[in-house]
Amino acid sequence: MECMPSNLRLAELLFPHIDKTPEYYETKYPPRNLPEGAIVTRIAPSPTGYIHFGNLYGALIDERLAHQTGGVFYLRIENTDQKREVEGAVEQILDGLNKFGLRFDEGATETKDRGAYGPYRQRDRAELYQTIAKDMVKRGLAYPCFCTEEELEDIRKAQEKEGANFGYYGKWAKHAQDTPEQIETALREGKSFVLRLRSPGREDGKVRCRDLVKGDMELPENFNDIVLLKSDGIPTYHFAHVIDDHFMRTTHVVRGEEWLSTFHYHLQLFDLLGWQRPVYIHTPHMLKQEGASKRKLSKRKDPEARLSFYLSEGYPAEGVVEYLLTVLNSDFEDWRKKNPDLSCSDFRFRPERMGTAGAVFDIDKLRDISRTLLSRMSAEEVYRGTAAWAKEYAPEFYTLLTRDPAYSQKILSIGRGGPKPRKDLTVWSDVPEYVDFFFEETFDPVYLFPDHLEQEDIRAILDRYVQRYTPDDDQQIWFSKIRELTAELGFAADMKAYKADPAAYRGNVSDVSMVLRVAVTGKTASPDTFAVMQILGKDRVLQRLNRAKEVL
RNA sequence: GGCCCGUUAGUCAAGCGGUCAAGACGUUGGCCUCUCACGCCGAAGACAGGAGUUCGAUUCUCCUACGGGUCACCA
Repeated sequence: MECMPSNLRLAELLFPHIDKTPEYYETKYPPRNLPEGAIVTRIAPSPTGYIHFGNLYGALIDERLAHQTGGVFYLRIENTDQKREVEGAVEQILDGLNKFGLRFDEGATETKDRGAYGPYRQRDRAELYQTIAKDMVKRGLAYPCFCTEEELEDIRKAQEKEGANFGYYGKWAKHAQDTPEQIETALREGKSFVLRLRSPGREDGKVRCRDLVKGDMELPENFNDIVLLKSDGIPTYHFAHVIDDHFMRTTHVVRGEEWLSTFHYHLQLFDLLGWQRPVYIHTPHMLKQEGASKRKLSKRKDPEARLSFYLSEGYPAEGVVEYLLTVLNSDFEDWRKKNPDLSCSDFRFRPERMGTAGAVFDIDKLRDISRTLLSRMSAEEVYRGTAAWAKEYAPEFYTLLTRDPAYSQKILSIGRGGPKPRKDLTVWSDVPEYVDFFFEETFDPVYLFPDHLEQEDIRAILDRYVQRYTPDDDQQIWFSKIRELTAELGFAADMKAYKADPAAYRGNVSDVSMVLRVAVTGKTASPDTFAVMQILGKDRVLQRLNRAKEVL
């Protein structure tokens, strides 16, 4: 059957416009000149809408593998399905991945492609696919199929009735044995066709295959004459994947485990074309807990499946990346504990340590990671991160925050920098509420004084404090004044004494501090009152103390 | 339904024939403390079920159950 004259004729009939050969492309896209062990990976999203959490998950693995081995990480746009293509999706993909710190060495960009193995948009590669297709026809490995949708539906029904495997194969493959004359006639009649693989597989055949994460497995051999080129001459995913990853010289294919069920198509194609199989990594899905059951994180139903969710909620991008890393490699957390100051790009990612089961998305864990990350940042970093978030998602607050950057950074520096930093903030969007009392515009006090205190006592505390307040006290003096005041009022200055016999006192030093805190911040919970007063400055402290007295 | 993948606490997970079955998040008790946020010390909480192999199974094999994925001219 191989290269029989009739096949050659058929190839010309089907692809008269194709004059290149596979060899031409082998030369055009030579093996990459990279150091031993360098890994070439790609992320290959289809431009069907906003970018998905799963894209980032896979992209992170790709990026780490490539960059930690001195390899190449590139972006390929899988736009073979024009019906589903969404305007501006490529820009969104680029923007999204960029925000999460993933940088490409080559591939599609907003404007033109970059790199020697392009074009990187599949629709621009039609000639390449058709060249391979033509060659396969010549070799008797592919044939045109003129079945209509209805005919295929009939086949399926008949198979269902017979209990046969679904698909286009064996006796069901109506057009597999068409003669050149029949084909010529059909073409002349203007019938549209798809190009199908003439699969050499047997229905009871088995094929061994390997996945770097799941290990070795035995899959049924493919016996299906799958569609290679759709009627518009554009390949299906299966055909495009094999051709692109061969000619772009991808060494490792990272993709979701939904591809496991068509894995045997791809292996068969690689073998038939005589090309070396890449290493495969099929990643488990990120799941979502819904009631008692779990399901795949859904783009449609789950807001957290969208990358934009994290950005708008104010999660720092590195936090999301770190969360993903903890899910991907369980030893990441240990590493992070030992190396709190290193960038997570210094972590050596090991695919063999990846879990094989799908993980339920755990927002509490993400929050914890984000909180710790924020607590370790400098005031300036927090300021920058918050400003960047606010600029896009909270413009009013942005104006307030950036009016006096030095002042804002002073606020954000409270309790920061020591060995046990405060952890008040989990996400950037916590900042507005956290700092609101520092700005007159948003200072909205609720005077909830300790309710076991008498009005007169509260008044006395405020009066006496106003008298002795001096803005340049250090923390020691500041607190000793509070103790003095406590004693003067007959309150317990010593908390132990108070706890031993609460009835003996009208209040204690904690109450006095609370009165001042509430007066100054308008809240019952706040960072260190001393630090707050320092930042507010003399005038505003006095003003607030007096204002509090007025409402008594 | 066929085929494939999976199954250790509420969640993420170590474990790779002999462990009192790590650790983290969450929950919770306490300590520290001027509130809060930290931090520290504790607690509760798991090998889906059944056969087999073995002196011994969380670990190996098989079956069952459950969960997930996929059966397109979508990726």
